[in-house]
Amino acid sequence: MNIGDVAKATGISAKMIRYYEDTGLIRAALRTYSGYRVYTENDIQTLRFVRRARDLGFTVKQINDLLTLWRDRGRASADVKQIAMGHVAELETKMRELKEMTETLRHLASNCQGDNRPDCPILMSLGNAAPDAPVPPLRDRKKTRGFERV
Amino acid sequence: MNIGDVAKATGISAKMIRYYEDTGLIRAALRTYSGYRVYTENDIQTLRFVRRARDLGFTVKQINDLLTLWRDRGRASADVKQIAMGHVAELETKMRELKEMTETLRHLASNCQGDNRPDCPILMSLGNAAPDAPVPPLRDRKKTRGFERV
DNA sequence: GTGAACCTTTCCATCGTTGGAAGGTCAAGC
DNA sequence: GCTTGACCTTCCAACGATGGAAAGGTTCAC
Repeated sequence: MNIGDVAKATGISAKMIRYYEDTGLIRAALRTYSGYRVYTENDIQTLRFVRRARDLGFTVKQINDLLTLWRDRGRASADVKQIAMGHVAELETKMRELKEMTETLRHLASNCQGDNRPDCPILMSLGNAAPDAPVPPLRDRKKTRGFERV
Repeated sequence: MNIGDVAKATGISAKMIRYYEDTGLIRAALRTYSGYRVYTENDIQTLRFVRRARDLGFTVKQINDLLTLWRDRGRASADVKQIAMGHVAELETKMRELKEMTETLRHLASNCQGDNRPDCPILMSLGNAAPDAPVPPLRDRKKTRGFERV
């Protein structure tokens, strides 16, 4: 099978398959004399594994570790579980962050009229002062050293 | 104020301040004759705005739009609200995806013994077959054109 | 006048992915 | 045999946001 067929079969683009090979995530495919990559069913299994792990949000590094365990018949399932649960913890941290953001934004937006008028609590919250507020007189600013251009 | 002071005052690294200037998110700062960037209180207000928007997960593009509205006294709050709610929708999509991932993983992990034995539903789910499964005989595979190296 | 602490620009790297350019290969139709 | 189009190859660049290092200039306090 050529790389294009494999891409269709696995849902990973040919670009990415080459990239995964470059970065060592998957083994280099055999080549025809003319240089085309040739894939076996076994390679496709591996790529499907990669695809599913990717869909679960694992990083390439984690996928690498999982692949190693997958190939290791003497593995301990505890090792697999540890990677998975570590990843779950990461995902949940990310989720908490997103949740906080959405809650804040929803709260601000709920107080925004959303009409033709400029008043908006969202902008009020983002900036304390008007953006074009007059610059304070020079004596109130820390003196700059040297002269200003422009 | 020099860039370092501004970095401290706004919580944005000097690196990022220069980057925002390069990419046009913020206006180019004035310079002293020796080339140092000089910031006014007004600039700092803008950067604080950027910082808060960034903390809420807005992309630089969205922050750009928000800044434009912020500076526009004739804005309609509806435009601001639309950006915010669009962003909320994106965040919630992301959250749903993460939630699905964690649920899948938690489910798989809950069925994993996490002991010394190799059997693991997580790996089972990722790969349908054993990675080193024997390659099917040649006649079952699509014939490759040309000869194989290696 | 010297040293520390700043500042400047430029380049490189990250992560996962996509795109393009320039060129070689293959199969099919004529 | 020749052309065409679909495939393949490598290399190079970009995204977004950030960090880092190198190599050099500036400012300030002692």
